[in-house]
Amino acid sequence: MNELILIVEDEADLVQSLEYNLQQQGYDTRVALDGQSALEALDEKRPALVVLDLMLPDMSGLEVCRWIRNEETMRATPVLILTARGEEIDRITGFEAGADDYVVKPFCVDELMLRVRAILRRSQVESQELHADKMQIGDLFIDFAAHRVRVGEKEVELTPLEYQLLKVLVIRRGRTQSREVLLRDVWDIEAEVMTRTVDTHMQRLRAKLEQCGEWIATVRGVGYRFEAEEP
Amino acid sequence: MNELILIVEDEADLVQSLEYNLQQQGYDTRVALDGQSALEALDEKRPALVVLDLMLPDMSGLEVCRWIRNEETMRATPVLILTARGEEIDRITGFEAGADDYVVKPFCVDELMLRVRAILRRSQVESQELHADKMQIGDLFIDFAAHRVRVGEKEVELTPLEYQLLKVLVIRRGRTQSREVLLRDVWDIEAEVMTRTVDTHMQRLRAKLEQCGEWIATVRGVGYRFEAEEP
DNA sequence: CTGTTTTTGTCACGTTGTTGTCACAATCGC
DNA sequence: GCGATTGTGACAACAACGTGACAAAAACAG
Repeated sequence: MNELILIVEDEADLVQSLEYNLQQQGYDTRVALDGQSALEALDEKRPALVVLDLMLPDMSGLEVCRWIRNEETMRATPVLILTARGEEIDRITGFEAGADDYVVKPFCVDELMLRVRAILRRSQVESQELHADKMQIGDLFIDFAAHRVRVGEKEVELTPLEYQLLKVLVIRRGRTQSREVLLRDVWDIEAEVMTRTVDTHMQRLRAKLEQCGEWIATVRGVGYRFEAEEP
Repeated sequence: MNELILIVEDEADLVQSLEYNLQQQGYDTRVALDGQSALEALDEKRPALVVLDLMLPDMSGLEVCRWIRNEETMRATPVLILTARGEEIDRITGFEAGADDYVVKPFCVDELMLRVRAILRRSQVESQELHADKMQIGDLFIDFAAHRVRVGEKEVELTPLEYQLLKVLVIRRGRTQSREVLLRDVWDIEAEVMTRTVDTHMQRLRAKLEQCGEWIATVRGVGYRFEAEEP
């Protein structure tokens, strides 16, 4: 009952090498040679991670990635993209696909293994914190189970959106979240449009959190970050 | 599923020798006898490295090199130039062509093999560091995930541009970056114009990095370099 | 079903931070 | 020393962000 990794790749040699190494590391593997069978495999059993080649015989890996991101039950499944170098990295990790990481081909297998482990560790931490029913950061208390937030002794009334925004920031604290990522994961829209929506809500959230608002740092030109340590 | 190397060269003997040795080293090879077929080969499959003779029957190797550098998807592909002696080394490694390295003909094949390996290793290290979420060089700490920079215990506030500039320099540390390259990769402008922009921002970056500013070396007449070892 | 309240997206404006350019000083290589 | 190149500080144009206001949309209550 190990973690299952779905490999979507059509080069037989590479598939073999990946399967061998991943199984060596104690993961279960499943292979799909094209986009269509990838979707079928995903429908069948939800993997802990998808390793996805962008170049597939029948459809673009980007489409597969988008499909995963649009499927409610798959949304949280991390995706590691294999790509030839130069293939517009921004679009891969940014709004367009929403991959969690990528490796440039040709790559050494050890590097990929490191990346796989890093992603799974991260996603485990995130899902763990999601399932934790309580959390404290400084004066900020979040009760996920009860859907309640407290600053010091004072209960804070957050709107659903504000709560969601705080949750994403807090669970990923210490890592800067771009506006694109926030729009995707909180608002559920794929937009490159320049909108002040994120900023406005960030401002409201900051105001409601009072002294804890200072934990939210602005990263100019990029987005926002919930500090990992006392500001 | 080895790394593919494209050889662009018209001398049959040399081609044969190169192919043999490169395959011996475990690389896949593909040959183009002139510039036109080189471009076609590039369009077809992106190689991990291009070995390019400057003297071609139909067009100059420099043109091929420039084409690669102008193509969005090829930009990062390293190019190793073969040249008869004296052929304006500056223009080859400098802005005009943007080659990564060059070998003067006649050369010993072993040396070329060394260069090839060195270039490929470098480009792999680069792509690896591109995703690292943290990095330390002397007193300089860069947290890519958090988008933060620290010198010693002190947090340094960098503007988006300064951050980008530092990132490019650090990831390519040990190698001089010409102003043209920096303008292209940081500013995203193709300019042969003489501007003091790079210098000014380099100065600001140096000032903000305090003692770590000394890691940034000026290369007169060319550009700047982030030292690979303690200055 | 209707009126009320809450939530949310958008806008405009002011403020602050950022960046390109320039003039001039300092420095380097010869 | 001389010319070319780079460092440095000042500054104005510009872009990004914070903030408050407002109206549309959604949720809610009666």
